[in-house]
Amino acid sequence: MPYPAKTSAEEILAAAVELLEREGQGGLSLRALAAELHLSPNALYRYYPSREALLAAVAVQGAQWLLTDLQTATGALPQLAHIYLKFAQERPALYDLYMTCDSLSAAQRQIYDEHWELVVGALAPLAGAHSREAAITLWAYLHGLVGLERSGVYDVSAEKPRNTTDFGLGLLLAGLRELAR
Amino acid sequence: MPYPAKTSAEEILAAAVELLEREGQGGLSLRALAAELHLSPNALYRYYPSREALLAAVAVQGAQWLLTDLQTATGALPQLAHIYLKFAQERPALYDLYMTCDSLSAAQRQIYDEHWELVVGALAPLAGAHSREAAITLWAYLHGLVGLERSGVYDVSAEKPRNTTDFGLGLLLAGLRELAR
DNA sequence: GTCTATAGAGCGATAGAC
DNA sequence: GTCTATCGCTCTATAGAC
Repeated sequence: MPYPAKTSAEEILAAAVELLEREGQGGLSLRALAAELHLSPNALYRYYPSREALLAAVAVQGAQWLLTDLQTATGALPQLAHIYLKFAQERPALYDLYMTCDSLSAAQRQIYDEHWELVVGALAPLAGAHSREAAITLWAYLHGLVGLERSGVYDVSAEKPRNTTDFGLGLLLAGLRELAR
Repeated sequence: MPYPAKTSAEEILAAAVELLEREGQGGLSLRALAAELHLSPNALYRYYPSREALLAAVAVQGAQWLLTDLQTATGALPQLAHIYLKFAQERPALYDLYMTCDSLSAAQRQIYDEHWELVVGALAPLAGAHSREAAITLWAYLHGLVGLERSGVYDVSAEKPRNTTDFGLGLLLAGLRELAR
């Protein structure tokens, strides 16, 4: 019965994403993934040479989705910010993997750069020559909000989360306006 | 030979901190820690009922050190920020554990609160009624910088890291000034 | 291309002797 | 209070049959 392929790289990747999001960072083991697909653990090695390679593929998939989401923004900064936060909130494990995966190939890093350029581009009209620094500030603020929320410091589902988020965004925008004067 | 104690809760805690910082989050296993102290693995159970309890103790130790560091600040915001970033940079695993440990007892949460009050207090003169939101913004910005730096997005050891860090801080302060007007 | 079987290593935690 | 021994579980990765 062996000849016909029972799976594919794409199917494995999709199942890996699903498992990662359901079980969290540590739950994505090759054994669990194989069980999910009704395969023996080592069948996966035909498609991905190692667990690390699979993780990298998952991270890139996540980064692509986030990039796609961000590209739907009209360019208004608050909208960009909310799309970013929404992604991190709804797909925490995928977001984490994207932000912490350090075994990406050079080709895979490209999405990272596109992401970066999008943020810098959105800030260019507001920050001019300082758009690089402003982009780091904005990105750090958003990334930090995600982390704080997970630590329980900042409860997004409490009182007026959006207002609190927007407050910080307002501070940054006000700061940029003053800088431009 | 057994009667005299060969170790103590304090010694174990100190060794755990040392091991955590040297080997990183995953390197702090009870076995490795026991080997470090020339003890059998299960000797540790006399002092800490579980690995989780030990981790919580380490997290609290880290939080206390950070709080002590922050309390040396005169109140100037940039100084507070740099002390915070310095701690996160020099003791990354300890900082991580503090920010992500979720098995703290109620008593242990107190340090968390003190930390929070210190940040809010430092911002009160600048943000007035909005010091809560401003504190979240500042904390998120700083926490995010730490994360971005680790992702390799923002290389602190490159060109003018301090300037970049201070740029964002400047934006926040400028925003607060405008808010006060 | 998938399988069974296994190597080789890690871990937290427990039982019971001394 | 510490020890040896061990349970029971996790994992990645490889070897070789079919």
